[in-house]
Amino acid sequence: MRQFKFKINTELSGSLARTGTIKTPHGEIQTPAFIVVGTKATVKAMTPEQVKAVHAQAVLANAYHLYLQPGHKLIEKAGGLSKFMNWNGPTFTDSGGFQVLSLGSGYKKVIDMVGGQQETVSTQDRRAFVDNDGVTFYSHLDGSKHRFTAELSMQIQHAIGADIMFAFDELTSLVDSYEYQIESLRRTHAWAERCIKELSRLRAEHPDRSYQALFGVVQGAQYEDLRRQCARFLVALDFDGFGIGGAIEKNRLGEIVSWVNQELPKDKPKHLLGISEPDDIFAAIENGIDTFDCVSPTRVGRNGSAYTYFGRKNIVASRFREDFSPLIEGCECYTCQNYSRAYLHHLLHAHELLANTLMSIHNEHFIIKLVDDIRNSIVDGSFYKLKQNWLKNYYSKVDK
RNA sequence: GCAGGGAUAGUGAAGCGGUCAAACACGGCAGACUGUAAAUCUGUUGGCUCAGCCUUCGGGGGUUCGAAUCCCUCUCCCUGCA
Repeated sequence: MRQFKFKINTELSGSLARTGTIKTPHGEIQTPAFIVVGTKATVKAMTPEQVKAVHAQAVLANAYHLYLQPGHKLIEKAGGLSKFMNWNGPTFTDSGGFQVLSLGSGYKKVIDMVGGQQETVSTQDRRAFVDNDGVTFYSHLDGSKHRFTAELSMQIQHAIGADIMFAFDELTSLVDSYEYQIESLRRTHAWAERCIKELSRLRAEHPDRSYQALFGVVQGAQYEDLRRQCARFLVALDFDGFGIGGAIEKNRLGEIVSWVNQELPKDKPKHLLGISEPDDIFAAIENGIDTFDCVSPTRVGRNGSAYTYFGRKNIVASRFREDFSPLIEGCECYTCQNYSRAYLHHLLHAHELLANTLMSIHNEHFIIKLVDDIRNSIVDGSFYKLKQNWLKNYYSKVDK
C-alpha cells in the first residue's frame, strides 16, 4: 500500500504556483516547502530539536555520502534514516547522481549558475567516470574505487529508508556540448527506467517498505527541447513526483522550470534540486515548484554570512564588532531572540563551534520563513506584492 | 664578572653581502559560497602623488659600488661557568 499522497490546495491564477500537501508515513509537508539538507544524516551543527524549532518540515540526506560512511546497511539495521538520526519527520534522499558532476567533470569547480566562463576538467583530475551503465568513482574519503548504477542507487536509498527518493541521474554542466547533453540525457532516461524496475523488485522483496516514493529527475540543461523531451519521457514512467536538476543559468531559472512543469502532470509534486537564493525561490514557486532543498543556509552560515531582508551580511566583517543588535530586529529565531551581531562576530572570529549552530539556526529559519510567507501569499493572493517588495529590499544594497 | 647565543614587519619565524619591502604560518582586512570532498575557499596585508619612489630588519657608528646579512659600540634577553 503506497502511503505517499499529494494534494493541491490552492492555485495562484495566471501562474503555475500552488499550495499543497505531501503526505508521507512520517508526516505531512505543506508546500511550497524548503527542505533542509542533512547530507550525512545530520543537518550540520544543528540538533533535530533545533531543526524542528526553525519549522523545517523535512530533511534531505545523500545516498552517496551515507553509502561511503557509515554504509547504508548500517542505517537499515538502525531502523532507517529517520530513526537513526532521530528526526521524526519526513525524509528525502538524493541519489548520488550529483557526485557524477562534483567528482567528475565539475571536480574542484564551482557550478556556474550565472552562466559565465567555465573550464572543464582534464581526465587525469577526475575522480568519476560515466558510462552508459553507471559511474565508476573514487571515494573522496579514502580513494577507494566504487561503482554506482541505477540499481545500486535504488538499493542504497531503499535501505536508508527515506520517504522520498530520487532516481539516479547524470548532471551535466552548462559548458557541455549539445551533443553531450543528448548523450547524457539518453543515460538519464535509461537509468530512470532501471530505477523504477529495481524499486518494484525491492518493494516486492520488502512489502513493509513499500511506502517509499520515487521522484524522477528532469535534466536537459538550458535546452528547451531537451528539457521538454526529458519531462515527457519521465511522465510515461510510474514516478510519484519529479525533481528538476542540472545546471541552470540563474537568470533563466523560471523559464526552464516552466517548460518542464508545462509537460509534467499537475497533480504530482515537483522538487527543484539545490536552490535557495530568494530570487530563485520566487521564480521557482511561481513556475510550479513545490519543494526545494539547499545547503546554502547552513554552509553560508558556518562561513560567517547571515541572511537578512537586505541581503546576506558577512558577520565576520569588522563593522559588526560592536553591533549589539540582533541579526534581524524582530526575527523570531532562537539566535536573534538571544544573541547580538557582536557576539556572533566574536564567536566566528574565535572559531567557536557555537557560531556554526547559531548562524545555521538563523539562516535556516530565514529561508524557511520566506517560503512559508510565500505559501501564505499564494493562499491570500498577495504573492506578486510580496515578491516585489521582498526582492526590492533584498537587492537594495541598504546596510541594515 | 667570564664564555657563548639572540634581538626581523601585529605575533611566531625564515633569510645570513646584491634577484629583500623581506619566505612561511597565524592574526588582520575584504570577498565568495545554490541536489555539501566546505567549521571551506579566494584576494589582500609598511607608506605614498603606486609599472615608480620613500622609510624599515633593537639604538648608534663603520666597511663596501651595495648590508637585515660583515666590523665596532651601546641597550635588553637567554644559556653555561663563576
